[in-house]
Amino acid sequence: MARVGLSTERLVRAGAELADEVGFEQVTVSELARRFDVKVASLYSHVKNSQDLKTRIALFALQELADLSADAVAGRAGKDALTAFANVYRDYAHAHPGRAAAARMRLDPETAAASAGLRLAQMMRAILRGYDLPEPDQTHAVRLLGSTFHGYASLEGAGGFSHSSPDSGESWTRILDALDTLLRNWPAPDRPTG
Amino acid sequence: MARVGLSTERLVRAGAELADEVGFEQVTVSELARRFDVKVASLYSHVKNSQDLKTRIALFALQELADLSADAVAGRAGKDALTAFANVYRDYAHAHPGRAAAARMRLDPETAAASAGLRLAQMMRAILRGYDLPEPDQTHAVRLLGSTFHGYASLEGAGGFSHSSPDSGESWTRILDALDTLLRNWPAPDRPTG
DNA sequence: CTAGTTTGCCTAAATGCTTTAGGCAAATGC
DNA sequence: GCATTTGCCTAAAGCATTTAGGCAAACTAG
Repeated sequence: MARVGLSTERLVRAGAELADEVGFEQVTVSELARRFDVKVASLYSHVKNSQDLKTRIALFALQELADLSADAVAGRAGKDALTAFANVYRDYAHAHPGRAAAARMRLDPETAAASAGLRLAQMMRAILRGYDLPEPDQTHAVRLLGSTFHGYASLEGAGGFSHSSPDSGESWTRILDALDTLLRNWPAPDRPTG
Repeated sequence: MARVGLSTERLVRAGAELADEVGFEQVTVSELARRFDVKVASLYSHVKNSQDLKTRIALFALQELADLSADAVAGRAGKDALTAFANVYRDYAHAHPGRAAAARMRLDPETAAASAGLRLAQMMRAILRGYDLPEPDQTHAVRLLGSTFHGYASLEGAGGFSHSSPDSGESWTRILDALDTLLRNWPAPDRPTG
């Protein structure tokens, strides 16, 4: 029978597109097989199982994100860098909602450690160097930014901000302003307002 | 045959516990039936389908969260209220990871509008009144806080902060400090650093 | 260019979750 | 007590996952 030319690479790319169309949760080995007009079992030579497929899509998305971010941040510093980095994240989530959801998928620690997620974290730290935060505050700030970007993309993707004003894009801009302000005025450990 | 005494209520509660044990994604009508030692089809008199079950668990979790939050915030204002509110959210996510994941589930707009999620949003606005932000900044701030809490709980639940120092709890405290500071110094729309 | 080997996609089959249709027995109400 | 409602059942179909084993197409020599 005619060979279609499957490969792990092609499956992952097609899986990423499928995720963008139908949602990451709905990505299924069966649907992917259908799109290649191939029997389901044939995919199992290229991916271990459904979980493996999804993990690979996640890693693929993280790599795309890291590449785009590296480009965007290059030659920028301070708020400029922060904004560029954050916008890559949000723009990617708009253009590729399924991949963005994949990038937020839970990975087991070793997989995560070997992923491009690490590069993203390092870029965030590089950006924060422009704000001159001592450790451990830098780590706290990394976690704040990660949580906020992650959460915003997630809520926006779920339609949380869609039917209300002001426009979500405006909130995004103002939130980035606010985070920049915050980083430039990072407070010392709590002392009740005196 | 002996009747077990199923009801939508009991199914939802058991579903919530199941979610905490095995993860919200892994909640399945079949597993729930097994736990009640009942045939799968029997559950379909009480919930419409699998999606319906999950939605009900989400609504249940949102209600628990809103009730706990209302208690925690009562009689507090300013940073005190903010901290109490945020801690309810995080503590709940620790005690009930599956329900917390359920609470983050995407709901269709009408369902969401009828959910206790609305009460949570209103509480957040009430807390923000203590910071005296004019609209639309209050809305931006609501979105920032929502994103950050949501994102932090999500990342922490996924183990994102578990094998690194400083302790996640410390970051949480410092992030709340930071957000309080930010709300008290909310920046006007961008004017490049002069 | 043919023979051997690898590899890609296939059929077949088991398992498990979802969902609907229709039945019988237990609980409820008069 | 009897009728009705209701709760849980059996049965069955549909679809996703996954493994085992087979055949033919595509590489690799000699």
